[in-house]
Amino acid sequence: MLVTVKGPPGAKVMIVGEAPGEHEERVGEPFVGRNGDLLSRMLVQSDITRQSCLLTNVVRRRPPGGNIKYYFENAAKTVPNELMKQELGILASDIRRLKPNMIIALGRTALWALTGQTKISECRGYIYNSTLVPGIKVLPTYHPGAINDSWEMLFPAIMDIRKAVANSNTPNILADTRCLRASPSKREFIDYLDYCKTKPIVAVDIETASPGSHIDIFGIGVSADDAMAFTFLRGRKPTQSDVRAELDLWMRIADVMNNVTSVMHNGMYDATVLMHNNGIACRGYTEDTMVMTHCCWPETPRSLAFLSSVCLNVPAWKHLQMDMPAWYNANDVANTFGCYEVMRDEVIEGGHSNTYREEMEQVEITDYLQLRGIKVDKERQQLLIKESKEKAEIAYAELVKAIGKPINLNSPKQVAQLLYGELGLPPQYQRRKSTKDKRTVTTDKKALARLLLATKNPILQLIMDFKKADKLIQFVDIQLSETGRVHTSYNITGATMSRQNTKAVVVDDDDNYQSFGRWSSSKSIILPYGSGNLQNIPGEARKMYIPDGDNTVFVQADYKQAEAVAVSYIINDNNLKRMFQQSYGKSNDYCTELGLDVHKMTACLLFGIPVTEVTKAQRKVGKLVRHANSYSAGPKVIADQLGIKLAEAKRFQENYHNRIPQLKLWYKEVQRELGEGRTLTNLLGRKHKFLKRWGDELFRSAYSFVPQSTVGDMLNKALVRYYKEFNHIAPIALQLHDAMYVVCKNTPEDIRETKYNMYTCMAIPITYKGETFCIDVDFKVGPTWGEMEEQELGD
DNA sequence: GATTTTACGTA
DNA sequence: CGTACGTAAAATCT
Repeated sequence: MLVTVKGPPGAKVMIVGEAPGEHEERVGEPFVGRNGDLLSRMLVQSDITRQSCLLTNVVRRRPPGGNIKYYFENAAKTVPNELMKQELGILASDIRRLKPNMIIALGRTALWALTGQTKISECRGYIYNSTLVPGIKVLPTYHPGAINDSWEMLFPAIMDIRKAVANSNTPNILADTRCLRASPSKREFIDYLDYCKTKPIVAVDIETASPGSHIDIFGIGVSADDAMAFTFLRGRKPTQSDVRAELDLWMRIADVMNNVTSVMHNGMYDATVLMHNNGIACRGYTEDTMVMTHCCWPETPRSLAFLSSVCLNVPAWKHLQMDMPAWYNANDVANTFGCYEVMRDEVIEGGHSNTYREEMEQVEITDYLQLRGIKVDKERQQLLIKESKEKAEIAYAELVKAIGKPINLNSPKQVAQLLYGELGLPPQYQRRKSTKDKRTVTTDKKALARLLLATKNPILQLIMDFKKADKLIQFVDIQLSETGRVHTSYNITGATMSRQNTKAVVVDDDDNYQSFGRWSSSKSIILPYGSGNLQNIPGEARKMYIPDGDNTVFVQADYKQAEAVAVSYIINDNNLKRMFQQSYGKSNDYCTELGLDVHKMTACLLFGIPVTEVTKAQRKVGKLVRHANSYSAGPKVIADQLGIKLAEAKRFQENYHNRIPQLKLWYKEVQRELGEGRTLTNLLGRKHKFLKRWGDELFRSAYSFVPQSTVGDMLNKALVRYYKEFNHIAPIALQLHDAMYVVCKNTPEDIRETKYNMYTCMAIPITYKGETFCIDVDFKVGPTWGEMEEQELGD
């Protein structure tokens, strides 16, 4: 059955999907069924009713199997076949006849049909002139079908529909009346910099060329529609032939960056480059639109293109990056300013001011840590490389001897063929999201361990040995800087480059990221030495990292049982609270003697015995059950890890909940809070709006949010305090989520003083429901990062 | 050549 | 139904 356009003639908004589904075809109406229901809900949230819109699809008939490829000549779906051409003609005549003011294109096919564009994630949220019927506005967004699969697309899609509705009242495609200058003369640029000095705040953005992160374009603007981009390098060639003239420009830029408040989008990168390459300190840089977005909407993408699509009504510009870089940069600047004006209010109204200020205070530390880097002991490095290569080679040689042929053990395909094909071992499968998904085999570590346990086949041990050594090589066989250091970029908001093959990476241009409120660590673009992420170095590889300077040591301070303490107060577990109070500030020996240990306490509850009688094995059970529970893992995890029956694991878990009924009450409370505004607040006032689909996955991440982010925020707060007060005495070297490392002179006096300084900064009292508590701090000291020993505060 | 999948290290 | 992150190599798609 043909499904044709439906809706009132004279409607301002037309909504175009891809093709009718099974249900639509049966009923003969577009957008009925699951996707139609979602569309209706989205429209309601955008203050427009479904009845007031024209609804249709690009094609009127459902393709076989629902696969739109049927209508195309090529797999890339860019060349239409005769059938599609016919359908496009009918769609065009429908549009001309009904004259909608605005077309919402849902999904890739509608986008392509109406504008010729193909990348929905890049085009969505921006208004295009239709190529199918020129003069008609098109605003693309995600198809409800895609949103039903990937729920994170819902928020932008609703924002897009709102924008489309708002723009359906304007007569034509709006002219761009902004004043953006991409090729000013030197004189004009100098005048503009002077003009900037009279303004309370300016927006700034730089473009850089890799390698070396040399600044080729500097852009600055005074409002959302007034910006200028000055080109310093065209390709590799300087635009200023006179070196002194160029230096004069940089001095003037430095003057502005020092004395005028500035806003940037991910200025952590820009500020670090300006400091590293040009010696310019950005003292005025106190506002950042990416940090604002992180505080307000921690689960949305944070690229400027996304933010602008949601906050502003400007034309798309990201596609101009290659061909018109200066024009692109001027747009970046103006749109950063525009987003700043919107987000400034959003920060205040959403109650994020405090969180935002605290995150901005961390900016200077991340700049500092990136440029400082960590020293590597080259001899130790060579030794580790040699050892791990030998281990890998030995394991590989024995394996080849055993199976009689070479194999690439890094190829999951070849390993699977070996294990499940030639050796005929029982296939191990990946866990599926739903039982409807197809089963795929896996050869990962867990699978190998399970197979080894079951079959005792020595080949499995060899594969595991090889993989372990081979993985370690990745961490130790790394390139060092000329001064023998590695560098990392700490990301407060978690901005990162996720595309490994992209050469010219733009660091503030990444989507697809969800932040959990902790810093992340990734490869520094400015100083690309080391394995990149410094937060996942294995213990063995840590042995080559050393403190710089003669006769120095690392001092580590980390929060002790931090999340367990937080949870005990949140759920009001009096037993545990009392235990933490008794052990606070006491030595580890003292705590062990009196059984002041959270896992022993858990074992007490599970086995119903006094704390002094808990055996090591029982403590292990206690630890695991608590652990599994705090991450809402199931009994299967416990059963697997302890090697016990599923029923027994279930009993443990039930027992646990019976003994601590507060936990389930708290779960209920969390769910209630989520239901009210989808927002939770941690113990330091950070709010997190959860956008996931309603269900267990959402609940699980919500349960862990409060304790996890509280501890992360505390550590970062302590880091800021320490940096301000004590960094000149013993400088910070590393941040590891709930631990900080500093470099200290190796004398008992210096170490003791440093420990006290760290403790002073980390002892942050938390008040929750009228009770105040602190989280205790543990210390370790050592000559390398991998060889550190526990010390007491007073030692 | 670009994108997706698989695997694995830390907290 | 453990989760969060970043990186590398292989597999797959165009």
